[in-house]
Amino acid sequence: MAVTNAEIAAIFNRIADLLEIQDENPFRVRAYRNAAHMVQGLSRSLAEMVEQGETLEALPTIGKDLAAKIREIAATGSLRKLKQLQTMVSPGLVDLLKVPGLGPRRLRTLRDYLNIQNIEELEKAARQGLLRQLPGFGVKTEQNILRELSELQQRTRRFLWAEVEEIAEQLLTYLRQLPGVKRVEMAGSYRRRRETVGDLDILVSTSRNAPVMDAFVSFASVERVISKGTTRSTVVLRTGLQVDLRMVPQVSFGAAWHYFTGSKAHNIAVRVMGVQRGLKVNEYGIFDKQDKRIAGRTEKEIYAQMGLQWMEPELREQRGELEAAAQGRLPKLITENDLRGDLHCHTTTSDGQDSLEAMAKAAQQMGHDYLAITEHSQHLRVARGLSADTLLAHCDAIDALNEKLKGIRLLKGVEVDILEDGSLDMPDYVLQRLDICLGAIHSAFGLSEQKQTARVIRAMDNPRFNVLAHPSARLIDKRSACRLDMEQIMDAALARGCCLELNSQPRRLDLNDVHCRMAKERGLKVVISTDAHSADQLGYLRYGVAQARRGWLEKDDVLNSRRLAALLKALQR
DNA sequence: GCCGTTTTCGGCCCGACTGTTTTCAGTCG
Repeated sequence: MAVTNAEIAAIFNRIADLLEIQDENPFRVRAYRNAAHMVQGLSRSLAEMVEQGETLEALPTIGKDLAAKIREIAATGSLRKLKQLQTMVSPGLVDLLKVPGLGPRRLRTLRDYLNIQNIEELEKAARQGLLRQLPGFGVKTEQNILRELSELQQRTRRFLWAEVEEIAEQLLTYLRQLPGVKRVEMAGSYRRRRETVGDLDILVSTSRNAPVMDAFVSFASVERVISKGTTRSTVVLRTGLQVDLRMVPQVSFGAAWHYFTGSKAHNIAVRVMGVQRGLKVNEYGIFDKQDKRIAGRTEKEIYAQMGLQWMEPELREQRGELEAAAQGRLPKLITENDLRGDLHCHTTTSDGQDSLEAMAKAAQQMGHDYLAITEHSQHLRVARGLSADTLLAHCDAIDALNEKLKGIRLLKGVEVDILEDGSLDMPDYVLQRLDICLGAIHSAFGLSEQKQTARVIRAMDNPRFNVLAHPSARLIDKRSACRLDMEQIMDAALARGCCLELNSQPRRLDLNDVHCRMAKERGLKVVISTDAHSADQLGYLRYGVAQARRGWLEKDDVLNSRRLAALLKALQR
């Protein structure tokens, strides 16, 4: 089976961990991490590039050595270099890197003085008070390690973007009303709209010495203060979410906002561009040889110094956005306003919580031109899926309601189960009556890549099939993506006039950003839908739009940016 | 281990905070 890019990235990251523990040249370690990061964001399969004899060395961060390693992984599924390193470092030691406060130096001290090889041994030694005697350690470090160990699971957890949205807004409101505060903004992965965030980064600038830090650490939801300084403080909220706050002078706000928005890889690339121009770039601004600040008040100034257009935070992942900006070819990212309707939702007739009428009314209030009603099919018992007859009756109800509605059109649809053999869980004579047919995998998630891919393509062979809903079937942090050859599926969809959905449910966000980009590059249209199970959830569209933006999608890449007539035409295969 | 408008060798982003030191190393972002 073809090796995935994610597997290759995982191998490179593991090698970087092992090299780091061994006190290897830190730049060599970084080379592996850079390569892993690049591979993760690549919208083409490396295994396939190897198979077609393409030169991997043309990829950024990949030189002769790493190209050979990728070829070895593609051919054998593993890497001798990794196996060899694994014999030199005990596997438990790598886990210790996950303990906040423990880096490679302290790890080696632990191993060399106390022969500590894993988390259990570390905890035992800390309880016995052995760590405080080690060079560079003390009583406080020992206590910190013990506390981190007890909170390890919670602290390493990432949160869904949507889970932290409310507290992020509360923090902004709280900080903005403090006296002397000029400006407060979110930065970090939250601003870049990553599907999950590890912490919140907040920037504040004040007009005078306002006691913002004191106010911040006494915010109601704060459970513990990790650090508190004059320019930076870190707290942990009761939910386990870490929040960093930075104070920056207004003259540096743009530089700081850019810097703390990241991504890290994007920042490093920008700093390297600065170095090439003889400039120093940091969170306080851009400085020339005489250490004179020549930019920093706005992000636009920062990019302009590098000869670049300002770019949306969602693009800043070091996936070609700097090159695109240099050429003036940045995408004009889609916005929620570009969408004219929603093509996936449920009502009380299957497993939704609101009636047909309520859903229609809510969609109309959102300004939608159309809303597709797409109940489950009968194979999905837990969701009270509809039989052929019930769906036909439901169609009658939709037709009747459409007669009464003004300003919005309900589309008759279905979210039909793709059965294990690739057939659809609804007879063709029923599908024929519908405006739109979504197909989805809700069972047999564990098939081999070959079988799963064939299953989906066979489903798309049915000429009534329009949209592959939540294509990978993943649930973030709950269920991994099905093994699918996504490139093959996209090519098949394109050939058959089908689309792929970007499902906006916060735990799905499926397609992911890399897959959106992959679709765009092929000219395959994407549908951004909510899969709403209540009227409130129709608002989830904003999460899907954010993910689409991370995947560089523009208005024309998205099918439901079209008016009703054009949409209906496109649904005729 | 990568990379090149100063380079095929010698660089590789940079600052804040903590804790352990008594001027700085380690870690983090």
